[in-house]
Amino acid sequence: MLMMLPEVQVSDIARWEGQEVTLKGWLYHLRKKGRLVFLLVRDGSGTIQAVVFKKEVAPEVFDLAQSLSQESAIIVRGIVRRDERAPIGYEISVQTVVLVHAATDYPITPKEHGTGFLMDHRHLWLRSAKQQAVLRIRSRMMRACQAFFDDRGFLRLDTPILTPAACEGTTTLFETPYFGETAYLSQSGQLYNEATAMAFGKVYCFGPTFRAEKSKTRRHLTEFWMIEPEMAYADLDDTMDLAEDFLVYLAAQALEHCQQELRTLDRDLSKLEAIQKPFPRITYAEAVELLHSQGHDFEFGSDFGAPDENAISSQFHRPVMIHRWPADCKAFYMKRAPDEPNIVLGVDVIAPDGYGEIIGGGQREDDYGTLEARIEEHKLPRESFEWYLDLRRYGSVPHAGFGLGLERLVTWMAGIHHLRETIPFPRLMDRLQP
RNA sequence: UCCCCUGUAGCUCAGUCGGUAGAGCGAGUGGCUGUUAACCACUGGGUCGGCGGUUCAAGUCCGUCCGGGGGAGCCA
Repeated sequence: MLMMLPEVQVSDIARWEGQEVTLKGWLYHLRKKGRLVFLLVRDGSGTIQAVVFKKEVAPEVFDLAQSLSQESAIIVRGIVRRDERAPIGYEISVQTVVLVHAATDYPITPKEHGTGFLMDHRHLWLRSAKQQAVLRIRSRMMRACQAFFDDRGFLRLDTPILTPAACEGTTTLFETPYFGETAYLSQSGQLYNEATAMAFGKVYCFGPTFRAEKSKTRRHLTEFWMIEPEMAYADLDDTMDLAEDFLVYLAAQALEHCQQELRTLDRDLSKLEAIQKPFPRITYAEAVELLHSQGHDFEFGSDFGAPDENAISSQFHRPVMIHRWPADCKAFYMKRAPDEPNIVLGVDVIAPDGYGEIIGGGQREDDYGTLEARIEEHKLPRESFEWYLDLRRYGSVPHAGFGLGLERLVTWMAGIHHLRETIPFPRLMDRLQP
């Protein structure tokens, strides 16, 4: 008989007001009050309080309800009732409870826990309200990322994860044996994107990226997701325009679709509402001047560290675009400025409030001879880049693009402190488990 | 790789001057008809990270190894 009732989800419980329903889920929390038991039931779509009155149910049902342990799998049958006191506005008046599986000694209690403990129990931590909110935002942002580019005529063409050589030479790569050769896990899809862009015009890839750098900060994962658009017949300004539209769109999507989640996380919505065009665009030289004018000690020509980035971004309430960088601090494929040979047409987008670099990109070198010289300068294995040089042999055009780090985006949108919570199973320098 | 902090009950922590360990929460039992991290009472729960050293005596002091957290550099 139980199965004859409509099976409902907490997320659309309002539709079922006054009706008798079945809800399948897990016990998030339980509070007893004599002849009354409150079951907080989590079904993956949300959490609702189910109320069990002793006089309204069979004695064995009340005994069961009273003795349920945290995270036990249960099926609840009852009537959906509107209630002012409920956080989501509705409750279920329970008629029957079925125990599917009894959990014993669930390690994550409603009290405080340290990060190390929670990370060791990441597979269970995912069930907590805050983690659910963050990961729902992640899912929405992934969807929005794809929609944005799909709607603008970009073709999603994913690039390989197993690659024969370093894309950017400088960064450390993960190695893996490959039938007698060595393969490397991709640190960027960009070089391959340039090939598909020359074939399809506007493309993007979206997938995991690997960096074997020993970075131990709240902004680094060894495995993270990156979305990288690339456009043929485009320059630095086109890329900055695109990045700007993109971030404005993403913030709007978060505000439109993640209200509940952002509220769970106590996110200051005005911070997201402030992400509007135009973003300030300053050159590297202007950024250095800004640092100097604030009394910061900074040597022209080096890259900005986290404190420098924060000092710059704190001057603006919107993401700030820093463009035209010294060639020495950027990758070999960056296009040189026609007027200044030591400057490259790259751009970094720094998010406000210390969330740091969220986008990096720019225009690519499209001249065969110049690129060839750069490959030599950087002591890169020429053979591995022959195919890349081919793109400059056959119909080379100005082209540009960028990469956005998904986890950094979600950290920023959700307003949380550490990006390890924005991916279901984070891979960090010192953590491979679970 | 470097710098700082830390390791005591299932969890979060306290533990003074070196004298064999405590609290809150969780768990168990009982009570309570509106709780929101409920509350009240009782009960059980410890290789004080490992190894070595100093000492009559080490959670406490010293050495070393291991684990955890935070930060830097580099990057998205």
